[in-house]
Amino acid sequence: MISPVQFFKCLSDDTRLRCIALLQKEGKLCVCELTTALELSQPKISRHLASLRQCGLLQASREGQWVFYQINPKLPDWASPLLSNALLSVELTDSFKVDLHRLKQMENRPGTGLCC
Amino acid sequence: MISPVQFFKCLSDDTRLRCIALLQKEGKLCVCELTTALELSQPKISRHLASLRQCGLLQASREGQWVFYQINPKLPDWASPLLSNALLSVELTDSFKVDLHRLKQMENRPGTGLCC
DNA sequence: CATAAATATACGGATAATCATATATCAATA
DNA sequence: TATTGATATATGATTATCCGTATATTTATG
Repeated sequence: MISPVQFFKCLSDDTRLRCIALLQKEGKLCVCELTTALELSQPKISRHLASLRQCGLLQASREGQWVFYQINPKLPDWASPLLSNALLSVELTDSFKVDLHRLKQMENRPGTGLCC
Repeated sequence: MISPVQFFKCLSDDTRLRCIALLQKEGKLCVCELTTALELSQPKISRHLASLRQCGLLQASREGQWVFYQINPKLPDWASPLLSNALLSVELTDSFKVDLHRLKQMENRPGTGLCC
């Protein structure tokens, strides 16, 4: 089970925090959506998502060629309100607004019925 | 003004988190109280307190030979509820309980009327 | 089965964090 | 002013973190 320090370590990197905030806001996102939204390299995003999954903060599920990430629904009781409050703080930042905008603008997003 | 990432960086170290939790719980504590409570070296405690002060998370005030630290009362609006939730999570840990116990047991604490 | 798209991992290198130890600063007091 | 207690800082070494690049893996599809 994740400890408070480990939990805060997860939130203490810009890339990870932006991913977590988007996931908290949007529910489920695949790697390519996060890559587009944050305008960062795919390996960089993948690496951070992997570390967040190993900490137990995120959950991954493959759907065809895509891997979707979401906040782990079985977090300890103290963690969920912390994540909610963290989201509130990140939502105020410019970079979050830009990330969210780029996500909404993204074309050919998987899971939107455009594929298959 | 402190950013969310910077804020979480402050909480992402064991020593800093334990100091912050004690300060959040007790209000004002001097360096020697924290040193005793956490059973760590004085320079280590001082270094972490200095970094937390530079981030704007803590405030320092000298009273005679002692320097008392407390949570900065002028934190941004989003930060205070985050700190409260952080405290709730840390209070559950064994190390926090031990720290608090050692603090309560400490003799000759300054500011208790025993000195001067 | 060959290819392409999506994702994950491995490898070095660069930067940052942390620490123990020694020493400096500051305030009180003899 | 010399000393003591409390706190801060400097130094060098160690370790952890983060990154770009290259490559491997997995899945779908022609």
